[in-house]
Amino acid sequence: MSPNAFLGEFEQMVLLAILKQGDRAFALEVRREIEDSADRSVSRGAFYTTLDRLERKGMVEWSEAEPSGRRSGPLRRFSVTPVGLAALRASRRALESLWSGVDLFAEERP
Amino acid sequence: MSPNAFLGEFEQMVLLAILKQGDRAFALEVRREIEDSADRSVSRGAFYTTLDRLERKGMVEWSEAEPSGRRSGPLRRFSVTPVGLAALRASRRALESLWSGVDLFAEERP
DNA sequence: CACCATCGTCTACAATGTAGACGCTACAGG
DNA sequence: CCTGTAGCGTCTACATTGTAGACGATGGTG
Repeated sequence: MSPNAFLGEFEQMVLLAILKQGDRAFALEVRREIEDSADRSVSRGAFYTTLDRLERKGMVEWSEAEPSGRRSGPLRRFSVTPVGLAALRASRRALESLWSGVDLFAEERP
Repeated sequence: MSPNAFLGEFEQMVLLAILKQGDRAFALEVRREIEDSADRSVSRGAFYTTLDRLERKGMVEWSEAEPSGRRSGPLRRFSVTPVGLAALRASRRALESLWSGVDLFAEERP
């Protein structure tokens, strides 16, 4: 709604993972990136649902890529839009501002 | 459910804000910290609901503090538990790993 | 041709985010 | 004393986001 609507954590991860893949990423690559970084599994449902919602908000877009000899049907390549980039920056700024001054590892004494 | 359940973004902010306030924080201070850092308003409802859920997950705890001459009734002081600290660290690690290598400001050309 | 694998869609439900109405206690003014 | 005002926390209700798994389509393989 508002221009600075916040991103959910998983939305952030998806956006970031696309960016890391070079901004013309294949689904499998993106999914893998998230799983590696966050060390957890990402179901297809969770992944595509989030992508759809991000698209409806104008933060990602995609294009079909002909499989050209590959297996299966339509392959997509995903990109983050300027709107998505802006949202990412806003989220990061907010969290970083809170993180600054907090030394999480200093508290590590049970 | 799983030991490394992820925190929502707002939950993260609340936890971090308590920590920043010195781990024995008053509600008003915490709320203010978030509003300042994230540059948005935080309603009482949103705030306390999140605190309750965090408590149910064992990530924050609180104690009453006598107002001793102050106004109003029971005042609470909030602290983040070791469980909360661990969750914070996990979230941070995941996001940071995704952020690394992505230069958000380099993409800033419309 | 039957069968398997991969990619994306859809449905459904759980968890989180958020607002605002309520109720209580204390203090200020009349 | 009674009433108004204000701060703190509770509760209800609903919107948004997170997540899984069933389903369907397409192309390759034996």
